[in-house]
Amino acid sequence: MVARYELIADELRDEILSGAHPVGSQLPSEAELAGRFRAARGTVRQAVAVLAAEGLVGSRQGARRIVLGTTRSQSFAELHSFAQWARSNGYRFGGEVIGQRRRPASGAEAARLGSGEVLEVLRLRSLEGEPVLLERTVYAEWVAGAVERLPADCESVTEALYAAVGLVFAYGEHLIDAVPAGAEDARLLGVRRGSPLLRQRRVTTTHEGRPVESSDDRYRAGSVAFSIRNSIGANPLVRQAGDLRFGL
Amino acid sequence: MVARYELIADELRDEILSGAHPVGSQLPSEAELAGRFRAARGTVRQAVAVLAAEGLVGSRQGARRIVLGTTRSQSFAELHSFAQWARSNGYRFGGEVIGQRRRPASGAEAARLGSGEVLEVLRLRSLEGEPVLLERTVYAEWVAGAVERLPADCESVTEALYAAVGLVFAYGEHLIDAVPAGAEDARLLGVRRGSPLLRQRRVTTTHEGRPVESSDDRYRAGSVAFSIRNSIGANPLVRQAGDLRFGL
DNA sequence: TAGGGGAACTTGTACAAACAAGCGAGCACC
DNA sequence: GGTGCTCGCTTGTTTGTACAAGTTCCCCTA
Repeated sequence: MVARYELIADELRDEILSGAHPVGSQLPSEAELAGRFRAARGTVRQAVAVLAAEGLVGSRQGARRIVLGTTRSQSFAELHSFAQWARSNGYRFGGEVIGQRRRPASGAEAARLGSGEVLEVLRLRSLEGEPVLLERTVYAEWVAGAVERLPADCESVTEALYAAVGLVFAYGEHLIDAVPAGAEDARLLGVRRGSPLLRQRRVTTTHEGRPVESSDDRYRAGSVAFSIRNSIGANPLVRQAGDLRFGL
Repeated sequence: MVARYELIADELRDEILSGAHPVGSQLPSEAELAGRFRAARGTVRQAVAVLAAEGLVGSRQGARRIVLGTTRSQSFAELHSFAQWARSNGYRFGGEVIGQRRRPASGAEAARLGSGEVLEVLRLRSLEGEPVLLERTVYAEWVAGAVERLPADCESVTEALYAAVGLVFAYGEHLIDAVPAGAEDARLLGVRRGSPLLRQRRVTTTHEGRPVESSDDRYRAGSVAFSIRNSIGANPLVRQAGDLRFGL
């Protein structure tokens, strides 16, 4: 059962992406939309709130909503899963496990994952045939077994874990910065030591807030960028000084 | 006039940050909160939606909301304005204009800013006495005059432009990646050529969707990181392949 | 012609009510 | 003892109404 406001949001989004509402133009008023879709104004408001969250439209009290852009911010899955992102954008991609081992958790890891022993996995991912991403992921003990049973060339770990044990990655915290490539980074990604890498460190949890994994992902410079669209009053991205929280 | 749901959100946020609702615990149900605050359930829902957008709590149908963390994602202003971010985090900071000049817009700039002539400004920003950020900003013609009238050591361009001409930066699109330092970057930031920099390119517009500026900001590695907390179904950050859109 | 006032329009906030859908605990049955 | 089911609780969706607050634009006046 899909919600009504989702359907309305889908239709309006299609209209924006197709150019029926060009960038900079005004959207119809809530009252007009309510009439057109035969829905209550509250339902229409929920629909346009979806579009606002995607960065497609902006609004301010008293004035009609305006179209801000046509590039849609996409799903959590695409930020979380390299495979889902690459696939939904039509890229050729691959990946393989370079190494994995169980070991005792460090103090910081134990605090982040709530787990005494962890499974550390090193994965190399490629895009359009080029190696672009090196993932150093640490899994909590309670998922380690399921991860170990995955094939080494598993395309999407996220999807495989969902299929195998019903595990859903629901929340994530991400820290993005730039670091020089170390010796191992350089060798596996095919760049010079010290060259720039885009680093994304993250901790992911289940619906219940239970930590699943902590990861240090490094992208070759020029291969991938993160994009965000924000507006006054609502945005989730923040600067942070230095290397405070993850304490690596 | 502050909205009721904002007040409720503030109170709940304080309770979370103070530890009254520890990470991983359940929030009271909407019905309980509605009773406690003598508000309708819809109003309470708006309040917790604020907290969810800040990444503090998560929710799923049928189960009580849970507390996810205590670090709050903050305002648009803090992402947009280095000064406002630094100040609200209690850092010492400074900045000065290294150079500025008017010139014809390039094709890409004309498309982004809708302006034939532009004002290019090079600013160096420091944090805790260290140079950390080099801003190369291109302003649309219609704000160029106001920007030129600002003092060279202006602390916050955003605030100064609001005070001077009532200009409000309302929407922004940001692209984040890593690049090697060029000769000028290296000299001004005090790092070696080719060392990693965290780059944030952005285009900012007014409430009406009118482009104001386009900027290429480069942070010294290790000085600043971007942080995001997201959840399934709602997040605005996206990966992008290569250097497609900004075409620099 | 320039400016002020105001009316109409539009989005934001708040309340109330009802039903749908998912979760979790406890109970009965095998 | 374990399995499955039901029931109550909780969040999600939708409608309707009313008023508040900000914007836009026209008209009237000086």
